[in-house]
Amino acid sequence: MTTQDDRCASGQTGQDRGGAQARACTVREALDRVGGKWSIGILIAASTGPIRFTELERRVEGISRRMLTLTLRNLERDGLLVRHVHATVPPRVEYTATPMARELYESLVALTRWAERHRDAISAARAAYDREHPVAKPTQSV
Amino acid sequence: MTTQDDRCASGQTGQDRGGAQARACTVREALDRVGGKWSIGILIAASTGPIRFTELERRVEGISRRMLTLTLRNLERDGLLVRHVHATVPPRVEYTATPMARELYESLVALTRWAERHRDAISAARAAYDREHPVAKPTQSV
DNA sequence: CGGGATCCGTACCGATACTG
DNA sequence: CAGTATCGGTACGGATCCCG
Repeated sequence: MTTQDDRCASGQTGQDRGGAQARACTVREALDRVGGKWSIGILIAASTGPIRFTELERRVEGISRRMLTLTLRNLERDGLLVRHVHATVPPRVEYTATPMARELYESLVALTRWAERHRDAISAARAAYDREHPVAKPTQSV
Repeated sequence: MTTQDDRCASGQTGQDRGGAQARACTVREALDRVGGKWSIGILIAASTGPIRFTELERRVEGISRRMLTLTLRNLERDGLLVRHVHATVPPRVEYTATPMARELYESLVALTRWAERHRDAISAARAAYDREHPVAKPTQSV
C-alpha cells in the first residue's frame, strides 16, 4: 500500500541465531501485500473467475469506491490481479486473480484455521486483560 | 493494535456464495493481530524461550522503545505473550510466547514460503507496472 | 460503468525526554 | 532495567464530488 518497496533492510548488526529476524522479515513481505483492510476480500472475490468492478463493489461489502480502486491498483501492481478492459460502449473492466494470488490464498488456509481455533481463546484473553488493566482516567471520581 | 475488537461485522446483505467473504473476514482476524510492523519479529524472538525487555530491544532491530512496549502490551492482551515480572532490585521482566503464539508462527510457514517463491516475480511485476504507469506530474517540464 | 481528485479524520509509528 | 508521556509526521481509509 505504501508505494515504497521497503525491503526488509535489516543491517544484521546483532546476533540473529538461525536468522530468526530474517524470517520475520520474509513473513512481513507477504503480510505487507495482504495486510490492507480489503486486499483479502478482493482477492477471494476475484479468485473464482473474472469479476467486474461493480460486482466487486457489491461483493466486498462495506468497501468504498475509492478503496476498491486503490486496492485493485496495488494488487495489480504486485501481479496478484490482472485487469482487462473491454472497449465496449458501457465500459467493462474485469479483474482476475493470477495463479500467484491463488497460491497466496491457499497459503492462508493454515492461518484461517488458526484464527478459527483460537477465536474464543483470544477474545477471552482480551476480556481478562481489560478486566485486570482498567484505563484509570485521572479525571474520574464522583 | 486498535484497542477495538472490530469483529468482522459483515451484515451478509448480498450473496456470498460459499461464504467467501466470511472466510476473508476470518483471515483478517488473524492478520489484524500480526499485521503490526513489529509483531512478528517480537513473537519470533520470544518463541524460543523467555526473553527480557532489553534483549528484545536488541534483537528486534530498529524498533523503538515505545513501539516495543506497545506491541508487547497488545500481544499480551491477545494472549500471545505472557509477561512475568521478577521482583528483584533491578527489575527483570520476561516475555514468553504462549503455545497459541507458536501455533500461529507455524501457520505462517506456508505464507513465508509463498513470499520466498514469488519474491522475484512480485518485484518484477512492480517494476513492469511502474514502467507502464508513470506518475505524470502536471507541474512538470521547464 | 469505472473510475479520478480532493478533503479530512484517525491510526500507526518514530524521536525524544522523563521516571520508579 | 523497564518502562511512561508527549509531540509530530505520515500512511491509511472514508465521504463526497466530478468525469469520459
